[in-house]
Amino acid sequence: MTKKWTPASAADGVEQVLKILEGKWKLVILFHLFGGQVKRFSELEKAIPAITQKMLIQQLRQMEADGIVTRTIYHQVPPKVEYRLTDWGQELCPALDALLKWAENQK
Amino acid sequence: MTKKWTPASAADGVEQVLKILEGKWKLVILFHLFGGQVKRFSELEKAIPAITQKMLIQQLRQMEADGIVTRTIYHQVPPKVEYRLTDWGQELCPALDALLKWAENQK
DNA sequence: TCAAAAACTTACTTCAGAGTAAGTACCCTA
DNA sequence: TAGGGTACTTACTCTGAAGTAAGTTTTTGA
Repeated sequence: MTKKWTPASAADGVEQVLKILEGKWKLVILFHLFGGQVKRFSELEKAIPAITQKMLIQQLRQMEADGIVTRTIYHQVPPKVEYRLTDWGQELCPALDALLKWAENQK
Repeated sequence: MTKKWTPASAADGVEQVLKILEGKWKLVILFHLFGGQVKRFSELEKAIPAITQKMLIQQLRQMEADGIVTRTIYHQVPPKVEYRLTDWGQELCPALDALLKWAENQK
């Protein structure tokens, strides 16, 4: 059974999703974690050289709050924190693929 | 044959798409035009009461520049301008549906 | 005892996108 | 000749996301 959408409610629904993806760095982070990859804070820093620590944390925290990323803290001598996608976060992959395919289809 | 994506290039590709959808009103306009609907400027104004004329034009012009909307001008006594989606614009619909379905799937 | 590594936090500035409000061009009708 | 409808422009202000740069905590090993 599919929901009934009005133009306004559909737009609103998509906008909720876009809010999760917005933010200059979320997509890059996302694609670094797709496929079940697990990364530490410092690994993400290295993988995305242009990002500042403030931005990296800010985006990760928002993604965590949105339920697409989980944080695992290891109480160690030099601290260690790992980030990975939630199951729901992983499922974003095909939806984003659909957007990429649409873009390739431009005439 | 599918393109090979790096985290950076995939993120960039999706970002190009998001740029097309961003802008506070583009989605609402989009959903008002999905399904082959044709609307005049004043009809869109009425359909989206909160939008200002400036914003409506601004967004429509950007969507036109992005190739998802076409403008048809009728040189009439009181001017008449119609907006409709391009074929490519229509094809966005299933991709946005994928996002909506993903959102519904939240646990 | 002092530096070093990792994961943050805090304070400040900058700028583009959005909002507000008003004005313009065109031609017809009364 | 004055007003009205349609589709725009223009000039200004405001706000929030992003950038810069520096500081904080914790414990170990030299």
